[in-house]
Amino acid sequence: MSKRDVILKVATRLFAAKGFDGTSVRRIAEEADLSVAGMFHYFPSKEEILNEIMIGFMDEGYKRLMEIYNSDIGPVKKLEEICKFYVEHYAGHKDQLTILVSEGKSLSLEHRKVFIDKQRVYVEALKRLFDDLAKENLLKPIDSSVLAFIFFGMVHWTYSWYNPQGEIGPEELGRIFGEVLLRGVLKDTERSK
Amino acid sequence: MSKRDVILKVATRLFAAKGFDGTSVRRIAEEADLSVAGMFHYFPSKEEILNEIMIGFMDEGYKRLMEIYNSDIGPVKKLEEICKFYVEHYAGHKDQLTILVSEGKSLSLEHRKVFIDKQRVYVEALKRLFDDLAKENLLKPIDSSVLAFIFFGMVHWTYSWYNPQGEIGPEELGRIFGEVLLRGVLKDTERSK
DNA sequence: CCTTTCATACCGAGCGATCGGTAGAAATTT
DNA sequence: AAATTTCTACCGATCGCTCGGTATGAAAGG
Repeated sequence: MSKRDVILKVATRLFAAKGFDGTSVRRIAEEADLSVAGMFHYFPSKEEILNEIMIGFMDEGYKRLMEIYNSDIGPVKKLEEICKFYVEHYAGHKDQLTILVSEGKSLSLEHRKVFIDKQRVYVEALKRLFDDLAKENLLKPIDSSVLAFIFFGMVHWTYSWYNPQGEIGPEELGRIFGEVLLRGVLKDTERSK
Repeated sequence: MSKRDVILKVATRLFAAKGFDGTSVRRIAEEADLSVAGMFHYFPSKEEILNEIMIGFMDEGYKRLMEIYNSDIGPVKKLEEICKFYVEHYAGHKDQLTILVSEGKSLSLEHRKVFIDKQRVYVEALKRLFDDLAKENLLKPIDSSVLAFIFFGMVHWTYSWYNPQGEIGPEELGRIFGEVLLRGVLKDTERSK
């Protein structure tokens, strides 16, 4: 593992635990076994470290999202697969998820522009999927943006409570999310009431 | 409005926009039209301001949650009412919601204990409601904790996207949340497939 | 009625610590 | 020898917070 990657790894852990503003460059350098100046040899600024963490993680997720979206399965199945993927992906990268959710405000103006645009593209992709469902006349008449945000709410919020080592494994949780989103919490016999 | 309340109001706006660590006491004092020392006349520390904002907001919400929970309506209706209340409540207090979601980590150890305990009580209340639904045999066999967190995910996440002045009003959004949570996004005719 | 007392509400100045970041050189690798 | 990596030493700025006060007005005593 390169020194650069060590810095990213350490910073990811610290940013998630204490926040960007609550983490000093001295602490990052210390835990990466470097002097402060040594650390700044690899990154031009503290903010650039944050940016690289966030952009890298988003791009990773988007790539897989598109793979699922472009695969040759029905839209309902796609949504189920996407639920599963995100729960598993985020469960395996809790620190990155925490940073993604909490530290957008710490990015510089330019980086934040890119960040927000990537978020927008994410939401667009989900909206498109819901629009596909609507085209096949499977969907209730609900605004697809709202549906996309409901999805992201459910999934992103796992950062605050979910323990993948607990009773409910990531795959199981992904299945539950898909089920609740598609068909709700009520039993079949009660749905139409 | 007392000077104390002005400080709380200013701090709420700043903490939500820049984060606790990203907001200086100088800035709070300046915007509250006070010297730094003058501000510390009303609060023993910066952290105490944050604590008061968070605790106050949580207690307010919990009070109303219990009113609905203890009211004399069926559990399905209760859940619908709770969805509506929270969306409206949070839509009217976006800064407080942002702080609640983002700044738990900035509390002192003692305050954080209380904060986490209040969160636990919130989740317990929602779990109880889902357990009530299960007792009436209305619910799919899904862990009630997971359902509570799905609810909070949907609702809390509004902090990141929802504009109450937009096309979809708070009451409408609350209704959508209730519908999706209870019955899912699929049309009735497609549910059992 | 007038004065003394006393608590509340503030403020200017500045404390020690820490912040993000850098200059310049030594050490190491190629 | 050249390039890369890493260091020590330090910068100016800002951090949260506190000190020793002052202004004001209400209560208490004469």
